[in-house]
Amino acid sequence: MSGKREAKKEALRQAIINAARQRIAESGLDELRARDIAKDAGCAVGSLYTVFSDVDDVILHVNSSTLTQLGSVMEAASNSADSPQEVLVALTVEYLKFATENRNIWAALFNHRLPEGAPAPEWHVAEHLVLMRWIAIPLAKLRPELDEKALAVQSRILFAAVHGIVSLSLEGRFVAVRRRDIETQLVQFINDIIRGFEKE
Amino acid sequence: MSGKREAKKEALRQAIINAARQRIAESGLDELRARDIAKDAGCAVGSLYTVFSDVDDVILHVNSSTLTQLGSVMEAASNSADSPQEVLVALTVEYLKFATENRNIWAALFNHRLPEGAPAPEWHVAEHLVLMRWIAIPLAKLRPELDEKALAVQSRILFAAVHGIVSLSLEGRFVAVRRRDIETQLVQFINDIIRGFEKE
DNA sequence: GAAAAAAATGAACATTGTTCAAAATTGGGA
DNA sequence: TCCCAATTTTGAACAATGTTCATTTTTTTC
Repeated sequence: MSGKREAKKEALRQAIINAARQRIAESGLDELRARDIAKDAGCAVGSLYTVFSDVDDVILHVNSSTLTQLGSVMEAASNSADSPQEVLVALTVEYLKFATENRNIWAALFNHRLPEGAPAPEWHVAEHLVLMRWIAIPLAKLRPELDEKALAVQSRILFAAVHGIVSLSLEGRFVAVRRRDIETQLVQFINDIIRGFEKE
Repeated sequence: MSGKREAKKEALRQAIINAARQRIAESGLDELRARDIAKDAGCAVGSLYTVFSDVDDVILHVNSSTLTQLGSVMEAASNSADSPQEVLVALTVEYLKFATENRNIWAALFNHRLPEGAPAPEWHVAEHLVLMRWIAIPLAKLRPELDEKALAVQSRILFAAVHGIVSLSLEGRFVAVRRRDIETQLVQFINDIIRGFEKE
């Protein structure tokens, strides 16, 4: 029977992903070490390389699970209101909340860079695009004149703007705005945008 | 005479900063190596550590010079139009242009992270804040009701939003929008925001 | 021009990702 | 149950890289 072997291999994969996620959550991507992951997962360093091609590959899988989580959050936000305006506000607020409450895990999504010349695998890019759909749905109601293509572009632009605010705020680089002010500002910002749409 | 020593030390500092900037411009922050910088600057690796505390310190100084460049660009944009609306659009367009034409150097500004628990030195944070002033000036005309504090916050939020769009677009992560569409989208976006303001 | 001070050097060290020969484990046939 | 071949796991060894520091070279001063 060889299904047992497969199962064990899969268990190791999960143990490694979980160990890596735990480490990232506690100390951030920069402090992640192959040896630490292996120790936490209860295996030798070398074993990591029998189930993943390298540490980047592990991180990719951690990010994949984060995107799944984030997808659930966005789905819930989408169902929390009826009007497209309210949905967009809810999506924004929940995105900020997720980023705040899962800072390191969320940051890993954007701070992780593959080595020069290695594009992200297609399956991972696709996971990103799924998220954009949650924005496109309410946006389509607000701007019925947009075709599929334009809608996709607008969704990305809107996400990028909100993400920029959340990102620079939480990382406290350029932008230092008090945490409790960010939500207020974001909501005001989204409403400004929506009103901008309506006036067109 | 010891001014000669100082001058030589200063020359080495500049040679190292220039070498690092060159390397970053060509291959990005991730490919930067202490040994390469030293070779390009015509000194031994060890010499680098006689004028900078570590490679992070060198990067900080490269970023500092980038901020100066960017400051000039923003000043020019500010003088290119009279109405605050037009100035904000010009600032946005020039920011996109700078990021596009100096991709790696610009990315280093945001991708560089100091090691855990080492806050950016105060002088460097201050350099960032100067840039926000260029946004605050036209914004003050558009929204005269805002006090100094609120104006500073709004400037940061506006910058963060524009930066988010430029950033995710150029880095081609989440957001894949064709390059030549980004400018159009950004201008439309800024105009939406401004109209949002006016409607308040 | 010589001694002292300063600066520059690059070999050596520590840390880390990754590999691979050897050891341990497993599966299945007798 | 026991054995052997196949598989898996292991961790020492390797390579790359940031950083240090004893030694060498250069500069300053008298």
